[in-house]
Amino acid sequence: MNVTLSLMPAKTLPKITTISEFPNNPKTLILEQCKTIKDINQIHTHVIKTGLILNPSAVENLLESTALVLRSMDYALAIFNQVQQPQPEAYNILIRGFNLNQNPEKAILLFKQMKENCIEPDKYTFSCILKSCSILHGLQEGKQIQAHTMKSGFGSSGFVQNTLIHMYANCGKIDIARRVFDEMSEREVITWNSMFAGYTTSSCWEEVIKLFQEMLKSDFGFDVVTMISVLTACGRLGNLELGEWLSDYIVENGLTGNLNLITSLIDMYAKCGKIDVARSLFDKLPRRDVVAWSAMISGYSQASRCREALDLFQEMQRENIEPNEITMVSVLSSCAVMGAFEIGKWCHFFVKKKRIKLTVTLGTALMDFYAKCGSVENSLDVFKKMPVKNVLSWTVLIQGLASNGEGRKALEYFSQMRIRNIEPNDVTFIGVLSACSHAGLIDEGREFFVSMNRDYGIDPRIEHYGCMVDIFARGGFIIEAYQFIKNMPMEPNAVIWRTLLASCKVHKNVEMGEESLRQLVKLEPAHSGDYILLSNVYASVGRFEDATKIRSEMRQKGIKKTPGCSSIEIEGGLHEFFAEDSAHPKSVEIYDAVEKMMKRIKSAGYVPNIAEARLDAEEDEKESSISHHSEKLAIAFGLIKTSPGTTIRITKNLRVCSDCHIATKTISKVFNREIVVRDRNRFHHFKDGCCSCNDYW
DNA sequence: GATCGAAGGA
Repeated sequence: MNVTLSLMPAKTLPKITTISEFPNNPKTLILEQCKTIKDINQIHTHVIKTGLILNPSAVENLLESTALVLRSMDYALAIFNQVQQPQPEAYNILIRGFNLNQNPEKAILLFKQMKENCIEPDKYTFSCILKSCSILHGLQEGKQIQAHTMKSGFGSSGFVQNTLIHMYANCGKIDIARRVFDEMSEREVITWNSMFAGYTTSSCWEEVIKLFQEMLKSDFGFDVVTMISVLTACGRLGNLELGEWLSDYIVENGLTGNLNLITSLIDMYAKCGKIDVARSLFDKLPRRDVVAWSAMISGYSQASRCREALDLFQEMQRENIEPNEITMVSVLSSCAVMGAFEIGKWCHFFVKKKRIKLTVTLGTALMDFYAKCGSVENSLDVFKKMPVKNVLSWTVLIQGLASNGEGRKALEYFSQMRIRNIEPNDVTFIGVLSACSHAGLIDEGREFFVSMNRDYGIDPRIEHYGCMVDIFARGGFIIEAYQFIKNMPMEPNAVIWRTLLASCKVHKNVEMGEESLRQLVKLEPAHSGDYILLSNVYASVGRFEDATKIRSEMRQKGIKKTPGCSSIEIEGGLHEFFAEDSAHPKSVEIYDAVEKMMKRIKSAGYVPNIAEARLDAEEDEKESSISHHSEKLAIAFGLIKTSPGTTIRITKNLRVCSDCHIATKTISKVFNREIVVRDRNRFHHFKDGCCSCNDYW
């Protein structure tokens, strides 16, 4: 047979001149040259015309190109259906193709069809079909296949057992996976790697390390895949020692050219707190894919170096690397922490524009971002649009509603969550309890606290006790809160006492305030905020002398206020200010803008009640001469007391609104709509007072 | 042909 391939376009298949070459080296030729269905179609026509359709190897190569390279399962099935007696190899290719195309159900159907047609599966078939079960999380199906492998005599095949480990681990049965591993008489590196992968999917990081040590002891050589698994575990556990050992191994063995390996190394260093080492590795990479960028960005984000995370994201875009949903999760999480509302909104727009898949994780990150920036409506909107939601999404929603002053609505969603059979976890209850606290629902709070253990088997942690103290104290039941602390099964920490102390100011309870500070001094003697809080308790009942005394006591003890860092976002630009920092290029501009705004607000006939704020401001000016403008502005507004980590967001609308005839509306509405103040991780909305912290202005 | 990398909430 010596037929010229006249149907082949010369540019796609330049090397093929005669069909006689085709069966000899079909794989490389077809796999490498076929770029489109049209190419396949041409070869397919020839295979039929020339009778090669009867040649199993030619058909298999054609199927491989169609199902595995071009991933066109419809076309692959069409070819397959023309074959009169398909061999197991042909079935295997189709099964693999269905797995690759995330269609394991069809793979299983094909396997059944194979049995009906009395075609005996081989070890590869079992391996492929176990993978289908693994993707489907079909434990029962997997077990049936395992029984089948035993009967067919393939039970001891390495291929089968490796996938079996993977299948059991993916179905959450890590113990059975380990049993398969332990019972294997001969292990290969892949076997060990399958077990590492199993532990990785189950987040059993310690087990990865233990198994790796076993591997080293048994003098078994490891490979790049092993190192990637172990490095991931080192990152999760903060095991820098082993991580560095592997790092040295990689350098000594000249493996630094492997991008995947170095990406794991970057991730490990970042998670172990060596973010700058991670960065220098990242900078040295000759080529960076989206995973490498994402690893570095998430490294900064998790190290709370959010500014650098956002800067790197910008750089990534300049390099024209397309971010994926995972990149966006880290970027949005950084925006949430920084309160970078405009940047985060842009990210949301970007996600929609690029049709980046709204996964549960991405959706939840978006929700969290909106909630933390005070835009709970947008957070809810994202939640409603999410195709898949999990306990984390519901928790973020409840938490977001609660911290934005919508406690009752948060509890309604908690009921919804229960109706839909989503099992709440310990963190969900923190949201639920803080919702009760914000809504002033003391009895409900008490009931939820009991219920979390009684009905859900969740032991309350110190954070849950803290929420209860907050519920009692905020509701004005200071004594009950104190009794509750005294009856706690664990030692109260500073946060608990601080919660009580903060409420003492609102409810003007000097005695409990003093007791709280006594306890606080034992736990954290140098925490400046606690002294300020007690001083405010005194001031709240008019004992200004005592207030001053506390502050001078603080000075005598040499306790300094933490330098404040604030940020202002104006039209998408984020400006950070530290105490004593007057050098920010935008500071004068911002100050001027807000001055003007103040004038307009005043000329609209509104005089803010800033007496208390002014008192504090003068105190602070004397004590630590805080000079950064953002905090001054906040003080001027009477919105907040100076405290580190404050974000004041001045949106574009605020300026517009002072110009756009909104002056007829009450100024509190303008404030409510336009100004949101974030103090650390708590959001403050100002209606008549702040619904988060009971502060009135 | 079986194994591997980055990810959200308090």
